[in-house]
Amino acid sequence: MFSVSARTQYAIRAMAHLAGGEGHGATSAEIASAEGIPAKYLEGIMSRLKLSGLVESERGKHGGYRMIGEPEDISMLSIVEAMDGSVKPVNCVDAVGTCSQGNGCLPRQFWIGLKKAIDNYLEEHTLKDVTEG
Amino acid sequence: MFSVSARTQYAIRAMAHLAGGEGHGATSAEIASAEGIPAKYLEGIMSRLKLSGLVESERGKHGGYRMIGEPEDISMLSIVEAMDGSVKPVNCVDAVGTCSQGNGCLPRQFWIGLKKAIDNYLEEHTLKDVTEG
DNA sequence: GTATATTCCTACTATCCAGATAGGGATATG
DNA sequence: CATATCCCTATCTGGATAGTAGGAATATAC
Ligand code: FES
Ligand code: FES
Repeated sequence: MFSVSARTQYAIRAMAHLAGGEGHGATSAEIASAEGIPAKYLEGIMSRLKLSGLVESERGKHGGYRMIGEPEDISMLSIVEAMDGSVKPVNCVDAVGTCSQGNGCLPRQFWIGLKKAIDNYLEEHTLKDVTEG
Repeated sequence: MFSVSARTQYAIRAMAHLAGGEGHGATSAEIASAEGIPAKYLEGIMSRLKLSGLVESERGKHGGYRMIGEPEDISMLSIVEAMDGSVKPVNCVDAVGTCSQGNGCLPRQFWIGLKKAIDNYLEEHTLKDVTEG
């Protein structure tokens, strides 16, 4: 239950690899090889990381990816959301009025609370926590 | 991300229905009809709830299901686990030694922390919270 | 003891999606 | 021009989830 996608786990490893490399940079192929991630699959992951503003890229020879900012400033939540979107236990957490009970719907309050508990934990922890402790 | 299965949501509605009924009891067909849950699908759900010790059952005429205990004593975690097993963000949370880093593996510590955050929230909340507030 | 209402069991189908692959286009270097 | 890289789109596949089908076991009622 509540298992994390392989994509997210790959993304964390990729970011950790960037954090460890000099200048916080590396090519997609390098990361794939070093971390044992399917190269073509990783390309899509790096693309998402870029869309979310976690890395920047340069094409052509001597191109590659570089982390934006420092590991201690990159929350795990930002990585998770970059891969699979925001935490949403049930659809109605951000769609008020879908059920008859309106805003006072107790199950909805319960799920929103769960979302917050998860979001808080992920927001409190950064890339640094999973690389250096 | 981290979406809850329809099965779990059905199970909560079913338990809430039992909690509301007199003697905390009802038949599967009653619940299905009242809550708008596919009848045959619900049968499997009730079976799981029974296996987990959350309800008891009686067959034959005048049979049905009855909640064991009171709503305030039934944690949401117990319902979630009855449906989809224990919270396990990644496989290695309960399988130490799968990765090279052994027990000090930082990502593992991170995921275990997430599991605990989720478990705590779900354990703290009971069926009563989603029915009466 | 037959009809009926229920839980219980096994198997099947359909649909979706994560994971992965394939092929090539765009762009920068040299 | 040759090469290395990021980038885009399409496709395949396995497994899981949601739901269906049919009936066996069991308890009650008349
Ligand atoms: S708003 Fe989702 S159950 Fe009421
Ligand atoms: S034990 Fe899971 S990543 Fe190390």
